[in-house]
Amino acid sequence: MTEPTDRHDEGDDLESHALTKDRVDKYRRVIEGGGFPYSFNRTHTSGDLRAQYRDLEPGTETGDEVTVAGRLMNTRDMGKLTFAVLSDVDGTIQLFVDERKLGSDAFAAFADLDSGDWVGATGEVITTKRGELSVRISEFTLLQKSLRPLPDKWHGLKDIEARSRYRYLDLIANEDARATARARATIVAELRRQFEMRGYVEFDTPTLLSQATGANATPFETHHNALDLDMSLRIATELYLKRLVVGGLEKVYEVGRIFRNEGVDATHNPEFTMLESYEAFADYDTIMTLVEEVFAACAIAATGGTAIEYGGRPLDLAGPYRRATMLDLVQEHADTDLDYDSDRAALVDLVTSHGVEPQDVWGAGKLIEAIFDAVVEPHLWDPTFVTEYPIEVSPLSRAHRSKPHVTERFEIFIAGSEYANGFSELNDSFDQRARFEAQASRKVAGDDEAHPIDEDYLRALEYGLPPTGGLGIGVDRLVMLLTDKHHIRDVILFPTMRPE
RNA sequence: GGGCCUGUAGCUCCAAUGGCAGAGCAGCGGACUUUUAAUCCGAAGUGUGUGGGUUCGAGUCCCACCGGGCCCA
Repeated sequence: MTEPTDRHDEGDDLESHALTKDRVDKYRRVIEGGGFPYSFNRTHTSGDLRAQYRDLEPGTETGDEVTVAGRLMNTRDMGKLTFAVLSDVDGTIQLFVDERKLGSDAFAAFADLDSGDWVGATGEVITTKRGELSVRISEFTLLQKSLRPLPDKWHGLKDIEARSRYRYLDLIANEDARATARARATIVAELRRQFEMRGYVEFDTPTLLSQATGANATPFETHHNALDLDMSLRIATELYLKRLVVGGLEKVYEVGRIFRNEGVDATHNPEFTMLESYEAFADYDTIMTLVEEVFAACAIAATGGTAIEYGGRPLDLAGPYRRATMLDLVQEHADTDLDYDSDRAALVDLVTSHGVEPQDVWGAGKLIEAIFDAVVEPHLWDPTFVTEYPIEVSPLSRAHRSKPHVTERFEIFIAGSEYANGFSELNDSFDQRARFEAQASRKVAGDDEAHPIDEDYLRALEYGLPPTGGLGIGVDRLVMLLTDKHHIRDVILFPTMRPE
């Protein structure tokens, strides 16, 4: 993609390139003739027209005059009659450009337009002999020139790098790109609607922190000059939202941008969107039910139903979902009877036999989770709540009310990937301090992603966090699932990329 | 970090073993008053990601670099 770069860098290149020189000349003539309009009064979008004039017979003349506006996509010049496709926010509408209606001067001026130009036009709503809903125009206005040629009208823009880097072109050329962007907006709106109608209230928590907490991840580091303070971008909203519950706000959530300084691949972008929610007096069972309801509602909002396809395989998001403990799943899939009390050497052998190299600091909990990741996770196709995560890997989750070694924590897996994580929140400040200290000692032992001690959060807990059920939903992943996309770049309009 | 693949015209894609770099669409000129990726005729044009190397000759082989994709850790 060096060519577009060069032309971005050298402004006069547009005039030296055969494909853009004529467009620039036409642009200049408009400027010399008074310039382009600052606004335009449209009466109907293409969607308005399709809704209002549905099922007209071929050859209908409605007598109704409308004004439309959009980007000129494709023209079919028949001599004294031209058909043009105008693309607007709702879709497309055909312009019926008849020389007898428009006059020969204006007709010639219309022929001078280029694909990509923004055009406004007024005329009568008709249908053609073939029944195509059209506007037979009596006048038109060039609203702005497009100085560059559009991508191929049929093949569109395919290269995933070009589509991501020049997203505006992707949106112009590929209907699916627009549909996906809208689906994302629909899903996020539905998420908010679901939480709002349950009495949750959305609050903003800080992005810029002196210490990034709430998850095991590497943060982006930055510096505040005036305070001469090293700061991090947040890696979770968790501990701040729980401070709000301590403060008595009781049912809180945030759809927030999260930043993690990690690799980029099909399911990871350095900045992504997570919904976190916390509800006083709820436990993880309540939250699992909430997830079932919210996921089903999002599926219906995005696709019209809960039965979807992902990568060609059917999937149903109607609840209730299967619930199974991590240990049961590991024992089943790895065909073993090892558990949290088993000899460490036996667990290490099992982990190693599945191609994972255990670290010295890993205890039974981490080892069993490693087996789960390798052996169980890829096979969980239908929505499954995996419950009872080990204490060792869950420093913010409350210990299980009746079982040792594990917490009241779940993650939901669908189509082999994780979509949400929730638990009965750890609200005992003494226990939380002990968990933090255990994490700190892991850090000393070389685990870079171990959770740091957050003294201010402990102080908040010491004022009392009620029993609370919490949740985190990976919004980008959920959008991927519901739009049948398999690369996170397809659902993030402007993914993180190397500069050209 | 490792492995494999990949970068050719504005867009989508071809180019046997190394042998004059092509097509479709777009663009340009012309015909056509009911097209739907319109059709037909004509002319032209521009391109091998960057830098080296091997060779009489490199899109093709080698090295480095800059991007991108997939798989693995």
